[in-house]
Amino acid sequence: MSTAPATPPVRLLVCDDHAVVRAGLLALLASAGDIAVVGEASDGEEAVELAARLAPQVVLMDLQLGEGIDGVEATRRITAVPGAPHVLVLTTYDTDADITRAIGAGATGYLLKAERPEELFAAVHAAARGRTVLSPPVASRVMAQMRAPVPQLTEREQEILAQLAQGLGNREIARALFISEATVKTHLGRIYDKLGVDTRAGAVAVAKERRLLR
Amino acid sequence: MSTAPATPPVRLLVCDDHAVVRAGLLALLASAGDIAVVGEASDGEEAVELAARLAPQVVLMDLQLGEGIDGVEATRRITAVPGAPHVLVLTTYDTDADITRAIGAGATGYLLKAERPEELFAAVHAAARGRTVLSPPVASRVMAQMRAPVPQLTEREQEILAQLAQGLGNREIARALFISEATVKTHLGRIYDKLGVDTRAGAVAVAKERRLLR
DNA sequence: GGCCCCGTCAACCGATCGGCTGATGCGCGA
DNA sequence: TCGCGCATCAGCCGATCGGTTGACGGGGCC
Repeated sequence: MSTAPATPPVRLLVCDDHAVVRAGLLALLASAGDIAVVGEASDGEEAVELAARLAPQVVLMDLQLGEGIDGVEATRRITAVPGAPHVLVLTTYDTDADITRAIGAGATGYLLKAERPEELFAAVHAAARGRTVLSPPVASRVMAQMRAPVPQLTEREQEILAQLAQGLGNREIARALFISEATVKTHLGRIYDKLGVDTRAGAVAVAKERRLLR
Repeated sequence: MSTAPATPPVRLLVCDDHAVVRAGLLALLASAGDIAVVGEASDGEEAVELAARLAPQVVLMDLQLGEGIDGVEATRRITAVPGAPHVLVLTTYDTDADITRAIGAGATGYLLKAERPEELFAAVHAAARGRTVLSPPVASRVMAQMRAPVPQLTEREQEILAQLAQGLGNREIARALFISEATVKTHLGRIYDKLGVDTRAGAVAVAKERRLLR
């Protein structure tokens, strides 16, 4: 229709483990015109490899990737190298744990799949310029996080919680982690405090809900 | 390119709560040519309403729909009326509970988002002719189900389990459901048997894992 | 050096859970 | 009508859990 665009299209790499969703994203992004999908990955390892080889400006990354490394780990590896592309997370969950982990791993933006497609287009361009983009619900959570830091579980507490979620008793947890039963109970008490529960079943429920495991 | 097609395109209604995914599906399905998306819904109620009003041949339905009724309930309502469209479930999970519930609600097919896009196209056409389509993993589970029926929780047991997942104690569960503590313990024992666990935390973990709640 | 967080452990106690046996009533289908 | 599955309840017991208090050592930070 018009003359050649003033700016070349954004070079984009798409990573999502669901083929249908991936194909949908490609078809959708193609309609944007000023975005060029230069590659697609179906798992974390492939994304890391292609990010290095194709040198896109932006990587659109899902956090849940089935087998292999997850999106957070992939993001960490991609952004580790100098001159790395910006990673724009596109996922369904706006959990505190996911958000903080993704940002901690070096993500430039965090968008929800519930967002309008136009927002996605805008976010890709913003990410290409290194700008941070957050979906409104995500932004809210980040702000809330700053005001009142969510009590975060320590590494050890997460390990205890993981065992707990297997349905193990205190004695079994103690044996599994090579500590005494007393220590397990101490940790559990602190976990109850942080999660705002007072039973092990409740702790497992909250953990699964907030996606604190794995 | 060629002459008019021998068969008119399949009239399709798409239901998914994530706008980006929905837009992606629309863009993807548009490329199929012989599929005409006549409407899109972002929640269950809207899907039921549009299914009745637009009279599509096939409804492409996600099971997880955020607020309001879920995909199973929407499927049940859509297929309840005579001359109803066929419902083709398109979701990410291949859990036994989800599959059986969806089929029980009247779904014609059950496809995974991990499937290749061509399979999706083929499945839509198959569904339009009333044929049953199942993703390979789903088909396997259905067959396994037939051979060795998974111990299914009774309605009451699910209620008990739901309370358990809130972290409630036996006494509280008893009060919440207006039964005696002894009854709660009896139910719990049977739940442990069916789920293959022997602790309440383990039961909650399995329940969340197999998506037996809500 | 002092402080604080983290992880470790001990001992105690009451409350709760898990497992068991056995029993009743109800509805449904053979 | 008989049998079966489901839901309900009782009582008992040992094992376990949850809460508490107190304590010790290491590592990071000022």
